[in-house]
Amino acid sequence: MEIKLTNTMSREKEVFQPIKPNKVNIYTCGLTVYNYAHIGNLRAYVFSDILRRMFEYNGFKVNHVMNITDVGHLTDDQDSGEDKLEKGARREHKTVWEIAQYYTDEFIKDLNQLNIIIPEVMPKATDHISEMIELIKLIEKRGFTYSAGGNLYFDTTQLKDYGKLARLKLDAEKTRTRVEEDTYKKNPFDFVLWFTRYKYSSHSMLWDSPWGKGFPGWHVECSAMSSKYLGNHFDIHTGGIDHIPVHHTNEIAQSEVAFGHKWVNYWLHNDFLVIEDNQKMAKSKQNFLRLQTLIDRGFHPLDYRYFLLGAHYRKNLLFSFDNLQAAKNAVEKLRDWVMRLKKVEDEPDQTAYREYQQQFNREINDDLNTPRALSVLWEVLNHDQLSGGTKLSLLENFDQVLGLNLSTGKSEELPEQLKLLVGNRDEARNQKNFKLADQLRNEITRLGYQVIDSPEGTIVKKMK
RNA sequence: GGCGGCGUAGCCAAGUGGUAAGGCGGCGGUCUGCAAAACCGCUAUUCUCCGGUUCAAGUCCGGACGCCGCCUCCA
Repeated sequence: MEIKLTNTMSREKEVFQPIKPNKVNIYTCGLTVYNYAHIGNLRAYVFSDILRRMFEYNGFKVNHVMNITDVGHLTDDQDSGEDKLEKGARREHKTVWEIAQYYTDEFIKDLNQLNIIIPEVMPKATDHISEMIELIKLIEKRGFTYSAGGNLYFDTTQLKDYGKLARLKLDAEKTRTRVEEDTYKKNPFDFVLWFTRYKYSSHSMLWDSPWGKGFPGWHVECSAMSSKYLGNHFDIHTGGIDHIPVHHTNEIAQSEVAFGHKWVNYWLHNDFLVIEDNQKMAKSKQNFLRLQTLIDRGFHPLDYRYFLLGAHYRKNLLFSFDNLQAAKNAVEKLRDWVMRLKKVEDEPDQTAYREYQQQFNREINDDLNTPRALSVLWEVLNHDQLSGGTKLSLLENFDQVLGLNLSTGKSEELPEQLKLLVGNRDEARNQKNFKLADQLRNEITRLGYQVIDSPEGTIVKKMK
């Protein structure tokens, strides 16, 4: 079945053609680990997870790489978040390295909780300094660099198609920068490949290089690490929409100069999660919500995953706790469906199964249309002609992509004591001894469980 | 100033030329010993507004208004 993806390079939905049949190489720009990931950041990773699951659903072998940026912007004094980190590090008597490790661990914890399949490779920037140096040497050899004021810059004026991804207008006159210009740059679009000039004398992440002791520019890491693990030409590169004009633009410039050919076939970008006034979530704006914040408020991480799936990845999504509650209610209903469906045992109807499976497949292959895919799921469940077995097997099939753990989530065994109480209550009800039945129900409730008398039998649910 | 995007019901949100998916919420009903759940029905004559193209427009074109993002680290 055809797979269509919106390629930022062409701004169009294109039919996906892999470089190697049935194989796909994906690179995702990961997190900069100087703070917790906020739920907006996490949207990007649920998106890349849906992408990889979609490919697997279509029978592809996926090789997914997601980097961990643990160097590169840590000394940028324009980042107000940085200062807090430095202070925090000092207060906690930790090194930058320890801080990076801590937030990396927290990040991976978030990924796991969101049921995101951990990428095959999660390379750390600091483990790949030599690869970056080699890459910069290649760029230098081709004559696209210059050094000034202690830093080595990439000379964008020499690259005729610089800015093609973002369709930048390279008229320096019209480019107004909102911050003080780096006076060493020959052109405002030029960027640093290697720093030896830095603001904080206490900076501890330093490496020797042909250009002096220092550290790499941010963009280099993605070029160096992706080529190491995916080759010099690979299928898909993903990231947030904010990366288009600078980060990805510069990655392309460096890589295509270094390798001398086209670098990435498809560029996919997710839009932002926004809050109340349609504003983007940002640490500087005090509207920074973590996954843990949601959990503390009584939500399950997968409630948030469902919430994200309800909107298309290329559109703004408005977050609010009311909206998250709506998602939570929907997930709850889905889990109830599963419990009921598991009580009936019948063979799936192959014709109907195939029909809906194809429909779901079409939606997910159409630029990852998860809202449509979810509506197929609801359509299946609400269908009054489909057998329970058909519904359950379709639901389990769809969940391979949705990743909501619908069928496995709450199958834990009930405590013996509870089973006994439930059994006794059923017995009492059969004998119309409702007084005893209610008494037993009260006991069950006290143990934190809810009894539901469904037509398919008694269902016991743990209460939250 | 440049670039990009958005404006669909009470809320979230699909739909990019053929007559408004889905979820949440709400209302009414059925069922049930009760409760809950479940089930059934209803919940946008209309897609910010104004023009235009077309047999036909949330959907294309032009304009207005409103909102957001990027151009600085950023998912």
